[in-house]
Amino acid sequence: MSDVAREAGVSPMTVSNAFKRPEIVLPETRERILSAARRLGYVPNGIAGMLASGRSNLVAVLVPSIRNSSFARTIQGLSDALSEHGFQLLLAVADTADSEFQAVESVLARRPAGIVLTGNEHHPDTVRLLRQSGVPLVETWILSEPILDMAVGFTLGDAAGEMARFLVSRGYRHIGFAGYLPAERSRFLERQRGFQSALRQAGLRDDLIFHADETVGFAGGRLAMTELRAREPRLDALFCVTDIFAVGALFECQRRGIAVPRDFAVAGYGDFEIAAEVVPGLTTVRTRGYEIGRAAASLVVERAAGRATTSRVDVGYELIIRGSA
Amino acid sequence: MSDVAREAGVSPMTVSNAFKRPEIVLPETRERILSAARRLGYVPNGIAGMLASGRSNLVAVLVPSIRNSSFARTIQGLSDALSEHGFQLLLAVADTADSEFQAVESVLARRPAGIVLTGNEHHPDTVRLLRQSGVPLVETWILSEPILDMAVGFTLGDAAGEMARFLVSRGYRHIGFAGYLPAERSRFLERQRGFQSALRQAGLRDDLIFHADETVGFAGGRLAMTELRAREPRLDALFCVTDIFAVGALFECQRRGIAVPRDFAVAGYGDFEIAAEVVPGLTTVRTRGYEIGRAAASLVVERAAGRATTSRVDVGYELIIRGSA
DNA sequence: CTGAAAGCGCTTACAG
DNA sequence: CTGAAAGCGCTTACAG
Repeated sequence: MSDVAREAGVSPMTVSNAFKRPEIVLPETRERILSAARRLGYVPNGIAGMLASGRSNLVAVLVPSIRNSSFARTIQGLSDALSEHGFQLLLAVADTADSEFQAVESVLARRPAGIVLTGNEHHPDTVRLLRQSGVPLVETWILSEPILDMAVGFTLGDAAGEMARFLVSRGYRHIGFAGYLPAERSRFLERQRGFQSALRQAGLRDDLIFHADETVGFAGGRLAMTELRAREPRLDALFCVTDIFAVGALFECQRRGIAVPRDFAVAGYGDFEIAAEVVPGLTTVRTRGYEIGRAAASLVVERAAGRATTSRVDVGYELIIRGSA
Repeated sequence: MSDVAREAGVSPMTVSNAFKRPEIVLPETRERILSAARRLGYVPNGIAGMLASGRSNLVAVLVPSIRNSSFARTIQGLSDALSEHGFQLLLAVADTADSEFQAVESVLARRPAGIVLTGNEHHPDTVRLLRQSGVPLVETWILSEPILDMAVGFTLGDAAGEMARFLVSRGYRHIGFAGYLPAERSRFLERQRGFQSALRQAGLRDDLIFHADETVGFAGGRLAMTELRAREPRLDALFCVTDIFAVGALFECQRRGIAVPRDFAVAGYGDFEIAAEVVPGLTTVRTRGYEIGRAAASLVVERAAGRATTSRVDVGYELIIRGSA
């Protein structure tokens, strides 16, 4: 910067002003500075700027996985919204309590303007670290307490309950559920509870539950069908916690020659791109991962700008009825 | 840090040493410092550290899209390898020349230890900026010149040619190609050229080419089938530049009642998870996106450590033969 | 509208 | 093994 100042014949702080507050610098001075900067190939050192100003234009996002379409959408939404506001995105993939703690620790060293987390279950040590940092926090994909600071999501259980009622309305009576492990995680459990209570209200069996590890993909649907049909031969529908399981279940029906939706219904969660393309089309809960990302970005940006904001955003969901149920 | 120093009764620089070079500090002094730090909830300010040391543990990655499984794998590989070395990942999604330039500019302000790019085609302005920054650069998913600095990938054309020869060997004679737009982009063109030259060598028609926008998903396969079958009713195979198109083509066959692989073959590129699950299983080129990410991370980390490294890494590919061809 | 001075929180030689 | 001093490249009040 001092090189630019010398080249333009002004002081360093006028150079700084020409970049940060152009309106307070005479147009001709500004022009001289900008052209000097261009000539020298000057790229401002943001590190120094942040240290001096105490402001940061970095937002960190912690996701359990990036391969999951839902989180990929959230990241895309964050990335789009943040770049519109001149913020950058620090990505940390952390799938265990330990790695989450480590990620938070190293992220905090960068003094980000905000941290976007997935879910509301974090190790007490992580929570302590997060809290005392004073950094704005957004938890995503969940809207139930405890919420650390701000949250963007929707009511997971409502969506699952609505889908269960829909399946019942279509005449299915032995409905299974394929969920994720660890089943106690609230992000997963809420869906299961919503499903079960809807079935109970309909006077139906609510214990046809199967759990697969989050690392399992399409195979989850196949495994669920095998196990649940063994437990209940009359099984006539399967609601999956993710479209991936659901599509896997559809493939399995195809292999076994089970007619969908006549003899068996499959419903998913997510409305990933494949849901509209698979044959038959997948009935599913459309979630708004992209909007979650954008909303989370907004909350952080608003907070960084010192503006008061809401701290809860419900992006909603939608039942999408296709051919599979 | 000065608080910690006071609390532990030492100077700030001993605190710094206790963290960065623990071996030169007396064990008992170190212990006193660490416990003081813990007591005060001290989190080192990495920003200040970077400014003072001129070293950065940040690596930026620029991808055209995060929804694409290939890039998601690369990012996962980068993330895993970088966190093992204490580096962090700055993610920028840029799908146009303009946004790439902007992303590079803002990334450079952070003085990263390296920048990982996708492909080898960048706007001249971007190249200039990149070059004069002196930051280590890794281009991924490509191994052909011009390469700015380092590259990790495999020979795209070889893989496509090999698949074309395989289809020919199975007896298919009117083989179409479904590629991405803009077709001139070398990352796309190399595959097409490899495919075409293999067909020509087999004495077959090489002009059954269809292009779809990169934003098109499964629909790409459907569109390719419709258009190419209109142009050549005897079309009996389709090689797709991505498994997504290929699976879309399989779904389309299912809808139209075309028997795969008896009457029609479909081959993909990527070996995404769905390739093994769809019915019939998809014959495809397995690429190593995760390894590309890990290798790119290694190159940057080695360079940051001042160690000499190779500047080209070929991670290879593999033909995976399943039921679709 | 422009500038001299202090300071952000570390690290880096260099002494002791 | 420990510390006083200078400096990384900016920004922030505060003068002029």
